[in-house]
Amino acid sequence: MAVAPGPRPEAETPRLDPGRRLTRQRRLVWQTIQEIGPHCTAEQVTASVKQANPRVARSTVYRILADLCSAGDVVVARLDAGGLRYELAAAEHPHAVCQVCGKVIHVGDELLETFEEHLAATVGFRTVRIDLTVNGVCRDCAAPGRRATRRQRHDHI
Amino acid sequence: MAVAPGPRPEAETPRLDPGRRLTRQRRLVWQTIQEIGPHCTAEQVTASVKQANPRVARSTVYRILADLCSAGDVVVARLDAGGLRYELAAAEHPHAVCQVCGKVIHVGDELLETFEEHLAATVGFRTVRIDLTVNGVCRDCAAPGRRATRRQRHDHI
DNA sequence: TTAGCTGCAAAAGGTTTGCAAATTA
DNA sequence: TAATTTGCAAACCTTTTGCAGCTAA
Repeated sequence: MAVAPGPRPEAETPRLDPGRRLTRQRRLVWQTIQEIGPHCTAEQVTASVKQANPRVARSTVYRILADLCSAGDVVVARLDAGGLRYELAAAEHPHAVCQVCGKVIHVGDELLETFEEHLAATVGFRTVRIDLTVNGVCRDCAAPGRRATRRQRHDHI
Repeated sequence: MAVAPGPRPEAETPRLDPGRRLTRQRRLVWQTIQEIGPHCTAEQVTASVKQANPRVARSTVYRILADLCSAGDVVVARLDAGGLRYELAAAEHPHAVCQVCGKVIHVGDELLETFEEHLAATVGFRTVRIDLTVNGVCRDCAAPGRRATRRQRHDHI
């Protein structure tokens, strides 16, 4: 398995693995991910792409997302039990997910480097990417008098 | 949504939410999770349970796992694109997943508290549980001359 | 006795795949 | 032109649900 190179700044066109072609659909998916922003689902991407061109198939979007990931331009996160979340590798960051309303908050990643160093030193593990999700309750939902507005499918987490 | 109480040391029988019954199946699933050890899939649990009693249904195992989670005895992790992983809350810890061979390594959680404090102070987020997965390459697979032996379904992660 | 649990079978939801036709380099 | 990509539809896999019969308290 090829371990993808590190993130790079946002670009006009996606990076391509050798022999790969830059098609209309690929360009469209790439733009869409930049527009929607971080932690979007495949479903969201597909919907936006179909607005621009209804003939693009869902499976095509999935295939392109997989390619973008393997090229290292996009990364996947598993925030909740719904679909996988995609984001530009350049925009990657830890997430905090509210268990009550489902809101996703971005959090800093200052502490992660320490973790990597620790792992390399103790078990010789080479870190490629750290996936950190904080589950809890956001300020709004913790406020007195507030009620839940959305429950997640796997609310037993 | 009920936010479950914190973990407790390994016990003979699972904790039950009020009004819940301790059935043969529940006891069996509970024992099985302790035997298999951390980050087991629902499928693994079901297979082991069926060895002891082939009549136990898959759906029953899922329902019991959900109950154990809601009681706070078991927690879920999303390590890879296969099924969810379950483990005793008492055994919870961050994971490092090797992208080449799929092996899971346990890592310490010394750094996580700092993260919680930071989040509470900056955005008022109350942390219930931190889900930390490190993706990378383990010492064995990084060794020169080694080849991949297993690819994950979503190997583009 | 009776609310809660189980087994079965079928549905749901997200993702992947096979294949012929279209398209890019 | 030749190899890659696409669109479509169907398959897949994990998890959930409906319901009638069973069972722990």
